[in-house]
Amino acid sequence: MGASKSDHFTPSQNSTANWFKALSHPARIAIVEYLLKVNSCVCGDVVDELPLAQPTISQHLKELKSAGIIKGSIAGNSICYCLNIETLEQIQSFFKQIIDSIEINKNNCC
Amino acid sequence: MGASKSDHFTPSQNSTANWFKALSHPARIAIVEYLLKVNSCVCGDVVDELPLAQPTISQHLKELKSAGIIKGSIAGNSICYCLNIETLEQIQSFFKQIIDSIEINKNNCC
DNA sequence: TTTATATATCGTAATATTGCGATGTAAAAA
DNA sequence: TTTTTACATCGCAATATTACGATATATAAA
Repeated sequence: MGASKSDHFTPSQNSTANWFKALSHPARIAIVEYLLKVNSCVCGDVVDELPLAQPTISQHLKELKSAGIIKGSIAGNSICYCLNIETLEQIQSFFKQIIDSIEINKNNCC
Repeated sequence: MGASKSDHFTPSQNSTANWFKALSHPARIAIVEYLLKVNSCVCGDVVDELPLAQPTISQHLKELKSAGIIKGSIAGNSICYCLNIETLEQIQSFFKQIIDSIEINKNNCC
């Protein structure tokens, strides 16, 4: 058969996995780090920063945006992208819950 | 052509992306959440918890393990799995750096 | 209006992931 | 030793992702 089967998991599990899917490609990590480095919204110059063609970058940006990792708004001729802190905080809180829960109950044997 | 091109990105970007690739499937999120719920090392009963066949689970566990998200140790006939807190803390710190950096410089326009 | 610039979308080839039956392996139980 | 139990690996089919040339779209500049 193959792939997906997302109906067998909870909506929460699916959407959590989607966050990570958006971050699972080095080009998209590079985009996130670039947005962080330039420390402001970026109008298109991501294409000059990465060794990928314009349609490919556009596709990666679209995936980051639809996962809520970045926001984009039209600025005249171009588009302004920046990190979406709300989502990043949600992801961080996912890890915080896990880590806190592990530390509270030190039952680990490995 | 398609896929990969990981040589065009830094080792750091690639290994960060690998963490998230390991977490990018709902079955693997379900495994992580199950390990958290049972709050101890688990000797194999993940198969009974998920709607997937044994070889599939075995594959998912392998991916989580090779990304360092979980640890596994041989316990006689079976294998003991538990979360790897070190890696989870590293991932959390990746987000902490991003969030702190955004909050320090509120140049965002979106 | 015409042309340039910026970005998105389409179509398609290459590649990677996913799922699982069948089978292998190795320790435990009988 | 034989059988059972627990898990891993192989091999393959189905599906998803990735990359990019070609092309569409839409605003800005000339």
